[in-house]
Amino acid sequence: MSLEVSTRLKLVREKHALSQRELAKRAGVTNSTISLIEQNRVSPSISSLKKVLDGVPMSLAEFFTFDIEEPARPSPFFEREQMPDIGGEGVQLFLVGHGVQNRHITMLREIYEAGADTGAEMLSHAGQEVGMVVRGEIELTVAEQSRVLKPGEGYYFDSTLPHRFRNLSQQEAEIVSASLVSPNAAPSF
Amino acid sequence: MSLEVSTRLKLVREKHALSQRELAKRAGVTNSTISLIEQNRVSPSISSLKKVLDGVPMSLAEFFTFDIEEPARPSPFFEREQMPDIGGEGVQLFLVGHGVQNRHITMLREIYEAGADTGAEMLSHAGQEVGMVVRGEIELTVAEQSRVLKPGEGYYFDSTLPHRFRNLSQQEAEIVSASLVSPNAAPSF
DNA sequence: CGGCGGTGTTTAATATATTGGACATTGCAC
DNA sequence: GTGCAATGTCCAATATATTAAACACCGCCG
Repeated sequence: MSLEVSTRLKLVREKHALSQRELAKRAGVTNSTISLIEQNRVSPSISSLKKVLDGVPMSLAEFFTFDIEEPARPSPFFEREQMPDIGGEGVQLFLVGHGVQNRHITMLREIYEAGADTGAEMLSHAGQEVGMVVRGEIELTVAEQSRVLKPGEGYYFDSTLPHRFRNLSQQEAEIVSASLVSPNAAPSF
Repeated sequence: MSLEVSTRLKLVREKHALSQRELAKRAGVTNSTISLIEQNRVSPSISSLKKVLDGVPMSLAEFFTFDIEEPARPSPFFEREQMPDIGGEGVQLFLVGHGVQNRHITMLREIYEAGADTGAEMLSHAGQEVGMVVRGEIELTVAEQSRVLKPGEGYYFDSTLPHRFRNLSQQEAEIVSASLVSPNAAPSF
């Protein structure tokens, strides 16, 4: 074990932007438990550690296996000029995330009212997520990275990373986005 | 987790041919602890599970990661005709384990008196092990597989599997064998 | 047959993890 | 500033894991 359980848990929890109490609630344990574990003052039982990780969610195998140093995750942001136009018929489309490894996602379209967002809670689900701002401005937060995207700018990230969209402006904002329903499906191109 | 902690521990322990008490002694815990864990009547603490696995030895990551069904481990035994003669100068050598994946070991020579063996305890160490019987007969046990090898027959297995050599006959036996000092070294051929 | 050394299991006592609730601190709204 | 809702920490009570020692069983040898 190259890393303490305490350190690992804290890393996992913080990467998913959860407080001790929040994670505790999801996991069905008390915040004390998580606090003590992260201070390395107890050695949790497998059952309770499993409960905690279920709240993330993450398997025990992942927990003990995951690498300490994040592999310098490539920026999820793409500049305008990086987006080749592959437009379709009725709707104009852009291929975003050009060059991303193992990509197999295509886009949809969304419109945000002024001030709207995807909820206080960070989203996190299977698959990958891609998109681009068409009109207005959208603040996108992915894990610890955050940026206000203007028209023509886009994003590409793994949907399991906690993320949130917020329209902080006074104007309506429009983005094209997509998440893959079956992450295991073969790329269609 | 595709498998219970209890089941995994029992599999690991039995694969290494250890009794509950034997493993307990190596791990510095009591046999009761291991018994209760294997009956799934307790959920061990990380610390104690780690202690137990240190007695194998095996890391927590391995423990939670290792695959349930053994991948039909190829037979460690090789018939005489499978051994091409690549003889050297003073000593005659044979290349054993021809066709084994990721092999990078060469041989040494050993002689066993009548009734001699490598000790009551099963051996287990890093690297790979290869050999062939030159004269006499040698009983080789590798994990749960056991066979008496006669002159011209050989073996090839991972040294981390528990193993033992025994000369059950009344005659001296001679084998050529080798274990790799640095398992990570590049193959020299 | 009886005894010996091995196996895995069980139980009461002890050590440890976990809880429930309090605490101190911080940041934000009013 | 006060109030409020977060945050992480700490502590006594409780639940659970771990121990130490016994138990029953088995195969073997005298």
